[in-house]
Amino acid sequence: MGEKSEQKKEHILGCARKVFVEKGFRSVTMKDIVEASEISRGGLYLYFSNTAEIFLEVLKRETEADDDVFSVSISEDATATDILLLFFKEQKKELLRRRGDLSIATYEFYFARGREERENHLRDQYDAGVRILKHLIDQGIASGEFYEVDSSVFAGNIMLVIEGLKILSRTRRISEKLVDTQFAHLLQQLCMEDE
Amino acid sequence: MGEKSEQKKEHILGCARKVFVEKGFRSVTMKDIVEASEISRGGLYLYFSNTAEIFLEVLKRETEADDDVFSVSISEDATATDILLLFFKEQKKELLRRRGDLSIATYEFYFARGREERENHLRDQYDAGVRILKHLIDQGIASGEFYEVDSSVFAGNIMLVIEGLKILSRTRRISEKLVDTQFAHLLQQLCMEDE
Amino acid sequence: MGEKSEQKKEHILGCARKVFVEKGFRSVTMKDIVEASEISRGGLYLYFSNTAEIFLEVLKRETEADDDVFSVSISEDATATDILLLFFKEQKKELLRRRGDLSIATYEFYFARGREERENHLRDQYDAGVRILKHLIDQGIASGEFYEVDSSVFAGNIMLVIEGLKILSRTRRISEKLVDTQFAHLLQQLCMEDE
Amino acid sequence: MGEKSEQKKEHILGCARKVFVEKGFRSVTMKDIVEASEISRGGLYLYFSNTAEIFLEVLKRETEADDDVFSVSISEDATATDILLLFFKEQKKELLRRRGDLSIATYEFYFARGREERENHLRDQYDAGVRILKHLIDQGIASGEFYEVDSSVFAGNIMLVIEGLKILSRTRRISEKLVDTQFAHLLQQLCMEDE
DNA sequence: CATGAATGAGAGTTCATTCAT
DNA sequence: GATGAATGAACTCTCATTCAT
Repeated sequence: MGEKSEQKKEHILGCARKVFVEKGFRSVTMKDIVEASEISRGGLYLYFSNTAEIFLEVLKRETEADDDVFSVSISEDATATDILLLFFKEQKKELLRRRGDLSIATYEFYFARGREERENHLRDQYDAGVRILKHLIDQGIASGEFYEVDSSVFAGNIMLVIEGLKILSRTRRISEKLVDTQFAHLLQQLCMEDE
Repeated sequence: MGEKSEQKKEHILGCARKVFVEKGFRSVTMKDIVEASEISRGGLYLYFSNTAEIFLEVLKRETEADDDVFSVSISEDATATDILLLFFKEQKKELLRRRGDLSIATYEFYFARGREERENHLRDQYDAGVRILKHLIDQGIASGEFYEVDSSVFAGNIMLVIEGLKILSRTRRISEKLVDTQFAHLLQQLCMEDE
Repeated sequence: MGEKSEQKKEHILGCARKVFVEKGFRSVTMKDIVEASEISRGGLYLYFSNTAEIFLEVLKRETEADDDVFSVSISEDATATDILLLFFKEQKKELLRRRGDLSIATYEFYFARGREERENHLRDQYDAGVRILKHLIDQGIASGEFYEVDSSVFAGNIMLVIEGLKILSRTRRISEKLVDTQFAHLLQQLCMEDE
Repeated sequence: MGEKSEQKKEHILGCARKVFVEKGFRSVTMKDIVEASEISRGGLYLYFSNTAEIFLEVLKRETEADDDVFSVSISEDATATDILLLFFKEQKKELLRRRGDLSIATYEFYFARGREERENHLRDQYDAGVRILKHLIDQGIASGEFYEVDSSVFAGNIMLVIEGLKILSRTRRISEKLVDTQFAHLLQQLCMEDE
């Protein structure tokens, strides 16, 4: 039962995710999710009692998956510069993607809830990004690849630029060139020898 | 008549603004605005036919007011550095403000509409910011205050950081220190002699 | 004033007629007529207090105009057959006309009111038609053109067929051929020598 | 479930029919039907989404029932004249009925819709009447009961007279005598020996 | 556990009608 | 007389949520 239950829950979350990607958070109704998951109206309420609850679950799974992205496919002997370039490349791909992404829904969700919320994946994600970048920059400095910047501040700066680009990209069209230029700008301030 | 009509319209927009500040865009109903402006149900429809129309009008007035902010209270003999500092100070005030601001509503509005929208105040505001900053940086370089950076890229960079801070601040609490540190970081890259 | 007042009333009725032709009776609102006649909302109420009142006035003027149609352009020495043919020709034109006619509005009006109504233009028009046709048939019989039918019944029969065709034509498309065939059928029963 | 659902649907249609008989089509609101069927506001929308949809469904059931009328209670050895008389008797009953009939609603419905509508029960009913009458007249001619008229035209003629009487009866009061006289007139033209 | 019919609250919108100017 | 802004009633339609089966 617990087995089957769990399976059904996952099914609902999978379908709900599609709906959130499509419509953001605010305009999604329980009805939308019922229809998308082809489950009964009452059935859905057995597992979740509102869209916020569902969204948080979706987001949780999302974040778990995301963590991999960061660490994946980095060869043993990669330099800090290599990793940073890879990171920017990933980010660029994300930024230019037209669809299939939960960012708008996530923003809408946290706009709707207060800022005070204890659980805040948006914050967690940002903080995690800063932490990892700081570590990377420290490595780069240690290896002599990067200038001796304040790694904490610089990491924050990078994440803010990415955050800015993200909101821009969700709010209007942005050019690939803009992303390239800004990332190059960041690299230049950091790397002793730019690519 | 037109006089009085115009007055009433302004009254509605004023009340609607409060509602948008309070509740964002998506969850605001015509009824909310009717109640806030103490007007009759049908009365509102005499002036506006949906919340989007009202919001755009509110935003228009906002932007008009905003333009002043940039140009106001700059003394004749202010240096580029002075102006930049003033600009950061203004932005900081905005960023740390807890209430009374339309940014969440604006984001929600442009999330709800497509990215393709011709009229896009969010974009216009960003573009205007870049333009003005670029001009300022060029001046600073000419006067020898600033390093010879690519003014266009740097202006974009500043706006993106601000944009990033803005979304952070609307999405969780941010510390005054974060803003200070980041602005200092930007200044340091630009100004030959930091304060 | 009375002069000017009368003029304004006529103006309203003219505009209202167009609206009734366009939209029938039921769906016409005071607002429609206000807009069509470019008069003020309150102004309209000075002259009429609802659409039924307006429609009756429109209809009255219509009927007055219609009476002419019957008597118009009949030369002195026209035979009963000539006149009947002319009558059918007129009716055919009316029946096949696509637009510009009040019949639907009139039906809707009398559907909406009870059947008991004292004033009933639809009835008056039908009765007038019967009366005139009866007189014509009597003439035709007297002149030896027509068979000796019961003129009253036959006149009624003709008007009913026309009435039937009218409702058909307003309710679906009808072919010219149907009208021709039926009119020919009527003539054949009446005239000793068909055309 | 489907069972019960179907039952409820029938219940709604039954109540709706009463409303349409009472008020015609145009002035009937969803609310009227909600109240008549003592169902919840939202409940009605579970089954139908507007009055037109409901009306068409009512009409469909009506037409199905009507078909019987034509064919019912005709004994094996009935002559064409017998059947025609029976037909006229049925029609007369319909025409003189004061209440309980959908004709006004039906007219209003097809006035409101365009003439171009593919589905058109009014047309179908008329066409069916013509077809059946033509067949009957052919039989009568074959058996020597009727004159050798053009059965197609004559059938059309009968239906038009009935149509004319119908619209008259819905639009004002009509006398039983009028119906009798007109039907007698039709019979006289057709039957070699009138009753 | 699961279903989906049923409910009712509430948003949107349109108009007839009034009334101060 | 004339205007048109303002009101509020009435209707349409959609959903979250419940509950009998």
